[in-house]
Amino acid sequence: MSPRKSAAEARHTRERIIERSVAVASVEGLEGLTIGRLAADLGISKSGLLGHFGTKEALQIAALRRASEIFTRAVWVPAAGAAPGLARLTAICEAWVTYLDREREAFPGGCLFTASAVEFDGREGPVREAVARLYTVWRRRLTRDIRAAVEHGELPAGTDPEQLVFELNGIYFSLNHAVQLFGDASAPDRARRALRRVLS
Amino acid sequence: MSPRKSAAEARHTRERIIERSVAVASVEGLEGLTIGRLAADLGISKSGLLGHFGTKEALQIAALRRASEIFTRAVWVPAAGAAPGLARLTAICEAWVTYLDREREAFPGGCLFTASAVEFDGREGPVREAVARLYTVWRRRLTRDIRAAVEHGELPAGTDPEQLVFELNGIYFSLNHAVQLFGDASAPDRARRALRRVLS
DNA sequence: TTAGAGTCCGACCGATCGGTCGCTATAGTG
DNA sequence: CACTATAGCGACCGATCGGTCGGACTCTAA
Repeated sequence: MSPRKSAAEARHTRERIIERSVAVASVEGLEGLTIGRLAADLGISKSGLLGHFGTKEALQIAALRRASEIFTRAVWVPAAGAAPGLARLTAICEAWVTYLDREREAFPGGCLFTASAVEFDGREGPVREAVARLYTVWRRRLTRDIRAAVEHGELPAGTDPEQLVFELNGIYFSLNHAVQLFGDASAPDRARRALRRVLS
Repeated sequence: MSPRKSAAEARHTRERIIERSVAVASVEGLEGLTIGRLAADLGISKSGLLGHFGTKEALQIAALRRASEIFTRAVWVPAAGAAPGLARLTAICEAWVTYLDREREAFPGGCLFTASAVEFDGREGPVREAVARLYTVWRRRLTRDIRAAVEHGELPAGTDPEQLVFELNGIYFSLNHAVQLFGDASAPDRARRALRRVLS
């Protein structure tokens, strides 16, 4: 029936699976992914799908890693060229605010990080650890620029980087919440206002 | 085998089911509730359990309502006696910070509201609507005291209540995140520091 | 040209899912 | 005391879950 595929086509199949997994997981959660439905959506067999990953858990982690790449490409990369310190920090934050809108196609159900963090923060296992690792990397990136901004005198000398990261994260959780649960169109501006206060 | 129960005992059974559902859902999510496992945990039959609610969805909503009662009793009630305005607002916020610790028995997996909001913000249906309604009520309560505080001159005249609610919510999302995913013991103090800045 | 690796399918597995049904035994009501 | 309402059970339902297995096929490297 369906023709067998070359290695290049196989890679393409894998991409399709991950892409769809990210989209589904952003709505239903990583635990809400099911091999059967996913295979049916993509018009392939369950075993063909699972052959690419071996395990549902491996698929979840692959989806998580992909979400991380999307996030990085949308929020971190565009700002990476700016000068370390407050300039780059504000560039990151602005990209972060528009990120949800820009990646609506990849994340129809909202940011997969936020969702996964809440979904797995009460469990154990490799997925939870993967989520925690990704957040740690992200916090480190923010911390670095905050520290640079303090050294350059762009932020008050007494600034506690960890505290600032705590507050920044909160603003984005709240943004995600307002957008996803209430469709609040004024939320991005609220987030910007909150950012201005925190970064001054 | 097991004796049939009187109406009073039936009510007690219902309580046990809901109590356990809240605890499980705080870890596994409302969608992670399963009738079979729940029944086995409680030593009753699936049909006996489902007879109290009729539907898994009804059970989810019952658990959500119970979580709301717990939240209200822990955060709202203790502060209800304080003077409307900043006094009550700060009393609420302090209770809110200690709420997670105090209700660790009921919510072993963290605040069920935060979890449910993220879990259902990409879906449709009665559960999502119930979650949204609960958040709307909560925001209204906060907004009322913020407005009173502004009228009493306890907060700057230009304060936008909705903006302040946005930022308060963010602080608590971040608190929940830091506690649940990283077990960060300094998170409550970070939250208090952030609150002090926002409410001054 | 041929052997091996890799892709994918279809059939199948035991377990579990949410939910239904008929029934028994009791509690509460008149 | 008789009647009804109901709490709870056990058996069962079709659907779906994650996952396995053997084979058909194709591509690639030797």
